[in-house]
Amino acid sequence: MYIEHIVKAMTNNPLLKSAAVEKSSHLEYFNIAVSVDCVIFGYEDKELKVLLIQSDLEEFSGLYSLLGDLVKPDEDLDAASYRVLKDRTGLDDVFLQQVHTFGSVNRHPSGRVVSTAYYSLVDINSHKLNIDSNDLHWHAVKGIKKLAFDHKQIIDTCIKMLREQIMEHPVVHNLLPEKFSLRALQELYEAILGTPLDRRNFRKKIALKSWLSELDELEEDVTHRPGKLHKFKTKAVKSAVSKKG
Amino acid sequence: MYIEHIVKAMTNNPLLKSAAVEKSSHLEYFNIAVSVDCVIFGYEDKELKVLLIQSDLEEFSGLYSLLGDLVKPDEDLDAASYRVLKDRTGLDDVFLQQVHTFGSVNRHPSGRVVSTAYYSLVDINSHKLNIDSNDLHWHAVKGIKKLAFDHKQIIDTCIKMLREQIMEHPVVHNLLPEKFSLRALQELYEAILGTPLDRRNFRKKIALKSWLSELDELEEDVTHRPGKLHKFKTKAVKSAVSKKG
DNA sequence: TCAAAAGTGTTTTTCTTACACCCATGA
DNA sequence: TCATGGGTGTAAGAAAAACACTTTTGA
Repeated sequence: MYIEHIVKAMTNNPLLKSAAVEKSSHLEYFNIAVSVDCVIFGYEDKELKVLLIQSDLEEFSGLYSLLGDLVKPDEDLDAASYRVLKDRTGLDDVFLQQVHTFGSVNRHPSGRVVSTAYYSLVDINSHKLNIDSNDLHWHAVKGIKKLAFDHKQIIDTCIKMLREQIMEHPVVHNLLPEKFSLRALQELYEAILGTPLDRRNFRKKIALKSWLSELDELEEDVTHRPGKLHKFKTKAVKSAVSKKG
Repeated sequence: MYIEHIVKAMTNNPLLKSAAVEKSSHLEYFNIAVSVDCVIFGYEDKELKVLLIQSDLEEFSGLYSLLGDLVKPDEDLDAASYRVLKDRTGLDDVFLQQVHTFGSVNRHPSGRVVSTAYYSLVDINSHKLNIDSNDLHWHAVKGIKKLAFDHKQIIDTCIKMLREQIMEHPVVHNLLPEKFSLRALQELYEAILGTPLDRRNFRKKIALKSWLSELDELEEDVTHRPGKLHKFKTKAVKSAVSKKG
């Protein structure tokens, strides 16, 4: 169920309208809906992408929006973001990072919705990935200009936080296959940061983090000298998921 | 009006109860209240302090809590935090930083409340400061052990963010009188960071920021060699307030 | 003249950046 | 043998940390 549907239904609901007219001083405090929006990043063709859905609000016809939903009364805020991710992608072993809460009165045309933004990083080519709708598409972040609601601003805020976090914590581990070359990792970092990196300095910096273990395997199907494959240490990844340690 | 009062009133409201029992699938999404909690920091006696209020919820009798309130339906989230600050302290020229949104189902004993935490820094000795209630008191952060709700965790989260921000932006300007010595500034930083700093390195670092202008005045009423007084440049402070630039 | 803090520079270490050559592989 | 990226080390510069002595003031 899309957030737009629900909110539209709510604001069209005569029961609710009359309650609003009543302006019961207690009830009116419940006239704010709480939602989560998930900025689900992926990585493909050396580009950072984000999973968007065609908006079905009239006001935003032709525009895309983030994946979100209203938070259920008996559901933790964080749990709501996991649910959205799970329902939309089938993935459930992914970390979500709360970024910011957007609460302007007029950010949603159909009613008052305060929304907490989370970002997540998933493997576009994971066999577990199971996108639930034809309306869902991966969009290159660089090409995104206008989105429904304030979702462009939400993405920008999330990218900013993502950029701050990738050098501190191995959060990107889901964006690559299990085994990858250092070049692939560097290209990923360059895509996220939007800037080229020096190869030797990058390798030094990554080596210092001790996030990776080097395998006794080489790249295959490359037309040049194959690089050694690496993988993220389970330990490093677990601490990234739980507390970015 | 305290948030506790409102929520208590709401959960005791028979109108609301029946609505909840009805479980109208639309209405139930409004059963989440949205609030803000303000972590208002001050500085006195070389200690970082925070403004707390005695909780009047039975469940938390004897405990203190943060200043917060429900967000009004026609009020921006940020505006709600400014309103709480203004109503409680009389101050309105202060910057507030959103930190995190806390949304566990059971964080509030009387009902579902999702709360966005903000921190702010105010001058305890400002003549504008006008604390509106005898239940409000400044508490040394170091001595705080247990608070109502999850407010201890909220404070800890805000302190962490504050510590990250003070070296990047001149956010602390409200914690000192207009004119102050570099020693006073350093003691403030030490109180916030909880660690001693090297005097020469601290001065070098602050000088590089170009936040301060040196005045042709000296400290008075000190029993030792008086230091030069400084003040924050209006420019630096304004950019800190608006976008921490 | 003493106590207390002001004021000030240099050295060391650490981190960051810039930079170039030979190597292994497949086409 | 060529094109492509793999793999590696060092020197210079910038930032951070450690560290001590002289000066000014009031008591």
